[in-house]
Amino acid sequence: MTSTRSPGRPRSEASRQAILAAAMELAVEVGYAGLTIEGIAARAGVGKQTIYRWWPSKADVLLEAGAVKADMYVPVDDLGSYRADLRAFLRASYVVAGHPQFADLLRALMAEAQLDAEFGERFRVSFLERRRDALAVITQRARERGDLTARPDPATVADIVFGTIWYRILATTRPLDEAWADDLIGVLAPDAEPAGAPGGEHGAPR
Amino acid sequence: MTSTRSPGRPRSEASRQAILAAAMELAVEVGYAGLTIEGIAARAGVGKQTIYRWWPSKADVLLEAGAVKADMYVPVDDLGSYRADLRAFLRASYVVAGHPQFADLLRALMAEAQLDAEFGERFRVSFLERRRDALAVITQRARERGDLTARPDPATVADIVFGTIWYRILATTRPLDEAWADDLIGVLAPDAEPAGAPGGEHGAPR
Amino acid sequence: MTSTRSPGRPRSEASRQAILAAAMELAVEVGYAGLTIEGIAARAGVGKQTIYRWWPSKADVLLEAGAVKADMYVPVDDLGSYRADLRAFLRASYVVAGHPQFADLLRALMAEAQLDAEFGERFRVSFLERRRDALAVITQRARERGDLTARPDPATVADIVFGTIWYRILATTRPLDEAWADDLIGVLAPDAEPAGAPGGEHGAPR
Amino acid sequence: MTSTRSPGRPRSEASRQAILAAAMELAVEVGYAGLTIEGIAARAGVGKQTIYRWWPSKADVLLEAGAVKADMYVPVDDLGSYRADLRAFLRASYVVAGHPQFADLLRALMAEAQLDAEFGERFRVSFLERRRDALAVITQRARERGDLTARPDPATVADIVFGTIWYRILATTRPLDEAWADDLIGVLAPDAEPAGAPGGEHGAPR
DNA sequence: TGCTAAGCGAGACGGTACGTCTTGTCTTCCG
DNA sequence: CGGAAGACAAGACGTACCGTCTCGCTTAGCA
Repeated sequence: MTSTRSPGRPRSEASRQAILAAAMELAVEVGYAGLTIEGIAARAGVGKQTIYRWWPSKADVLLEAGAVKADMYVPVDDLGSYRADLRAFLRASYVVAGHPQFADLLRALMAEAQLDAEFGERFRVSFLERRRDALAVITQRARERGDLTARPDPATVADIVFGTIWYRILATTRPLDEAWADDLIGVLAPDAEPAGAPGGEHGAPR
Repeated sequence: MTSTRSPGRPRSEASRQAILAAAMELAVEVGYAGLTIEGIAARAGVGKQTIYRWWPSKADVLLEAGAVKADMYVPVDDLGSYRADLRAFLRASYVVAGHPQFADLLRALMAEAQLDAEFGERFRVSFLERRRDALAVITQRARERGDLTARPDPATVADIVFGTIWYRILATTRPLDEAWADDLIGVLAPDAEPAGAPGGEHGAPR
Repeated sequence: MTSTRSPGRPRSEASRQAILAAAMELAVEVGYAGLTIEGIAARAGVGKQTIYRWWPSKADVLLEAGAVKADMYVPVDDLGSYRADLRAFLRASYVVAGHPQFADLLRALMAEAQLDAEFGERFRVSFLERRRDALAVITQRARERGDLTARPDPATVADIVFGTIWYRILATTRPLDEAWADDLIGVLAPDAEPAGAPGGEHGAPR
Repeated sequence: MTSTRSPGRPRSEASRQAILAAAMELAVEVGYAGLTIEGIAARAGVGKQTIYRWWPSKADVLLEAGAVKADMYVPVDDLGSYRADLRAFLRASYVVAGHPQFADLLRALMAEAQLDAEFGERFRVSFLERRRDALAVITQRARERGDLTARPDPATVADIVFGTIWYRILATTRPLDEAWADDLIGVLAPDAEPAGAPGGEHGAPR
């Protein structure tokens, strides 16, 4: 059987890499607002048409450029308890969001998602929902384990977790840190001790 | 006593109103991304310079145009309990956010705040932090009343409340509704009764 | 031998022609002062940048648009005598300057040359000095033939000829005509004969 | 007899002077093209309306500002011969035109006269024709004295004299000087003596 | 002394055009 | 055919001035 390759000159992997790299570099150097397709093409040593041929917008270029990293930081290993799993997830999240360059990229993509509905849909499907799926593994496991009761439902947990993360990134300048994770865990997975001692357990070993 | 008016022709209130109205109309008609200063000026029957003279960007025009409404929906009346106050606050929030036009405006302003750092600062100070202040009235009252213990601290409560609201607006298409408010209240102000009765006092289990 | 063409899309001759034609039309319709780059672009069905890419100013567009004609009317054929050559040259000049549209173009270009020094230099080199060169052919021939003596020197003759032409165009509304040419020839090349040759008699042939 | 003063506050002479002075200063500093009514008003510490109330254009302001000097340099004293009178007139002209600031002013006004027909008319009447009148005194005297014959007629003489002066100012960078005056006198008032004595009476061969 | 009138500095107004920038398409040649 | 180059039409950007207007304030002559 012969090759199934389509006819014509194949897509240049070198150009693709050059475009993604140039986009990331320029995003850091001039910011998302200052990023232009022409600038990326010039930096990558590539014709503008080569970018337009393969990506619908500069946001999609960045989405692809940053995607590898996004997938890296989603730990869903079973650490034995809902609290432990959640802590690991939150810690991973704030480590990632702690890199200013990555946080800026996320802010720009979320912004673009508001302004360009079609990109918004792609961003949702290829990034936001993947993150929710990862958290769902943890909440599902907790549910099966009995650590998590019917209310709040897992979707609400996800809204709270991701909502809080995104809000800190988009609306404040306060970093995400350990204390924040403790507080959130206290709210989402209060420990069994009597009411009146909330927040207490975070001194406990984990 | 002599007049303290500054010399020169006074600012035209009619032009100001026409600009704000035109901006809101066009934002609805063509969307924030399609909104231009030129378009606003044309619709308002006003010179471009009259807009540039008073507002730094189209986002600032919309921020001022929408500001009246933003201040309207911040109920902080004392309803007797933290849960009741919080419920009123959340309900007011989702009623406001339930107007698609207003939600779209918020999405656009938050997006612009990411892309234009200077506008971001103005948006934070004149909108986001005012909203936090309103909630702080409630949490402070609850703290004094004893309804709210040390953890989570009020700032975390605000992060969770506003984070969840904004996340639903920015990242999902699910509406904010009563059920969402119940869930959030269950998490932030769990009632003393045994688990299994979340959503508590208004007695409308779903 | 390989092509020396530069890469990329070649300049559009159609756009160039459309721009030159639109510029001339509009110059006639609205006058030079009312001529704008935006107007030319709109009339030519062309982007503004296409004009800015190739011409430094609207005056340069007109200079190029009118250049063909400028070169046409420079007769330097040898008619046998200085007087005859000069008469032919002056007649050609006043025929050209007699077209109001062309005279208006010259007035505008000379005006612009005063206001924009860089254009002034281009105008001098590409128009004014070419005209002087044409007259120099005639004076040089007269000098060799012995019709023209040392004084006035050819540069002064040129100053007088062109000065008078330009002054009539710029500073008066009186047309250039045959009588004017006669007078000027009488001054520059007084003939030796008496009768109706005022200024002539005292001029011993030189 | 009653006063003929009109009612209301009289025109401020101080403002008038400040405007004329500011216009001249700025014309020198930024050039005619860079001169604006707003700039003049700001420099003079005057409202824009005060300028628009009294002058139709910035060119008219400059015309008035420079007018005093223009009238100064028109010598028409009788020096005994056409040649002597003419030489004095030409010398006065090139002395004036030799001041770069004044020459630049003339260039700008002549340019503006081409672009703005109404100013052109005012410039002609209040400046150009006054100069012609001054020369006419000299040619008329020469005619009466018998120094000047029927041809060329005085109007042609004026065209040649002023044409040459303006052409040197507008179209060349060569200064007007003694040699130029000699040449022009040689052409307009050739002396009776044999060739070899060009430039005549002042006996300064070069 | 108060009234009427016009000029004053100031500066906002509705506009026009500027020259630049970016977009997304197109047209060429090369590999 | 894909890619690099770069010209193209379109049109928004923010700026600079235009010439007009609207203020409150002089500064006069007239009543």
